[in-house]
Amino acid sequence: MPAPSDSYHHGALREALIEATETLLAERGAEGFSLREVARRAGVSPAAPAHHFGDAAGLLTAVASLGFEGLTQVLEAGDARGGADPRAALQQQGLEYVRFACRHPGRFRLMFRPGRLRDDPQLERHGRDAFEVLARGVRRLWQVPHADAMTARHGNAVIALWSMVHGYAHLAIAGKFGALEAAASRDGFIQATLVPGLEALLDGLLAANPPASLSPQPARRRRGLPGPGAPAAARRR
Amino acid sequence: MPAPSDSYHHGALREALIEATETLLAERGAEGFSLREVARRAGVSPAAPAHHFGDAAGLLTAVASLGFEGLTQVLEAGDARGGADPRAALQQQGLEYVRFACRHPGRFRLMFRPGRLRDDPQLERHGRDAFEVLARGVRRLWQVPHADAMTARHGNAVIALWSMVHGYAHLAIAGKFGALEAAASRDGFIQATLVPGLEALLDGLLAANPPASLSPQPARRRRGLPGPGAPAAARRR
DNA sequence: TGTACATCAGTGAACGCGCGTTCACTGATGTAC
DNA sequence: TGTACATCAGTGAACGCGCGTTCACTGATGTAC
Repeated sequence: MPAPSDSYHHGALREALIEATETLLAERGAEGFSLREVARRAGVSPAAPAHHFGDAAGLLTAVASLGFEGLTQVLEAGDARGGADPRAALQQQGLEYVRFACRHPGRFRLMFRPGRLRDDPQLERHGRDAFEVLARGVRRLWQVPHADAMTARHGNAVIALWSMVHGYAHLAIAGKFGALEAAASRDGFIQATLVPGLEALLDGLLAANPPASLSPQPARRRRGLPGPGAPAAARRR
Repeated sequence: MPAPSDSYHHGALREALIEATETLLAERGAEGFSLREVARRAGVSPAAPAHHFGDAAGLLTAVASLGFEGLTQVLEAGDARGGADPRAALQQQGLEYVRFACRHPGRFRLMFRPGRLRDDPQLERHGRDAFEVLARGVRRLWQVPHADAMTARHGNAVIALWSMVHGYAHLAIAGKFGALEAAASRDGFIQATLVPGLEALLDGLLAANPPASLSPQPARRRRGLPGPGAPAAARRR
């Protein structure tokens, strides 16, 4: 890789512009983004970005796309950390989702506001990839073999989990959790307030729709009484 | 009230500006808002808004504040529709929250993005008012007499419910639920996909933390077996 | 009922600004022979 | 190894634009007497 020198050619301008955009988004959000400011920060003329990204929407789209790639990575890392337990894996995914948003609020908002983005197949693909990590986690929990075998209930479970972490993330970066800013450990606060909700949601979802292996007494369930293996209490620590 | 005539004085410019802002937000979002465009739409000179709102942030703050008032109203209406059943009341609140966001996406996003808003006591008060409707609903479910008597668990329940509807709302207006746009009845889609999640969450929250009246057998619960009155199954229809 | 006057509400021209994008250009790099 | 040349990457001046805000102003309204 050519060293970014003080020569006429920057050498790694594309990366530098993306990085400058990230910082600018972090500082001022998507509202405060401007192509000229990014060029300024990269120490380059205002016309330079056009060379690599066409226009402002192109640069933002690239950043959003990379954002989804990064999100996919941390979700997968969280999933892996959950190990063999699909519940734990989903919880870790949820935590990572929220941490990602808190670490990169501007980028996170950008990724989910199509206004300033271009229609781009790569962006869509990376968005779907991130979503698929969650969907796979849900499938694992209910032992659904492939995406085609998902029922509306599974779909609703995905929506519910996604909504919860997405909403938590948005509220957190909007400053709606006053105690978050004041907390000694922000990550501690997140865990203490997000995990109980995820636990409860997973409890409820599993109770309403027990996976085959967890419901050896369908007759009792039909009468409305959870069996001894009912997840609500059994899994609570 | 003076009739909005074609005379020199508009008569109801304040209201007209707010209305124009609402439409503009609906059309272009907070990104596309501009004071001049609002003035143009209200058929008034660009300097006129300053007279009523000081500056752009003042106008947006007023709109956001009214937005929270409106949100409070629909939440209360939903709560009332739930009648004596605190679960139903919370569900209806959740539905109203999401409907509000879908009806006024620009306004909704504005309300939760402090970037363009002014620090304003009235805005904060109206925001807290809306939040309090939800908190009251949760207190009713657990029969908590006043706000001071809420435990961390109650607080986490509020966070979980709020996160779920807030996240659902954001994802819906970001176009992330592809099937929403295509649905014959958008409200039908919302109900079919949001309510199961809310049900499951409430089930799980109640199972983890049963209200006094619903848990006559604490001994069994301590062994990890929900009693016959366990909410997860008992309340499912 | 009429008049003087203070107050209010909106005008419209002007300001300076930062923006995205364009354009002809030029300096550096790499490749063919 | 050297030279010619095509290609690439960035320049910097310029464009036109819409913006928020200011200012001295003026038309309408309402109140005191």
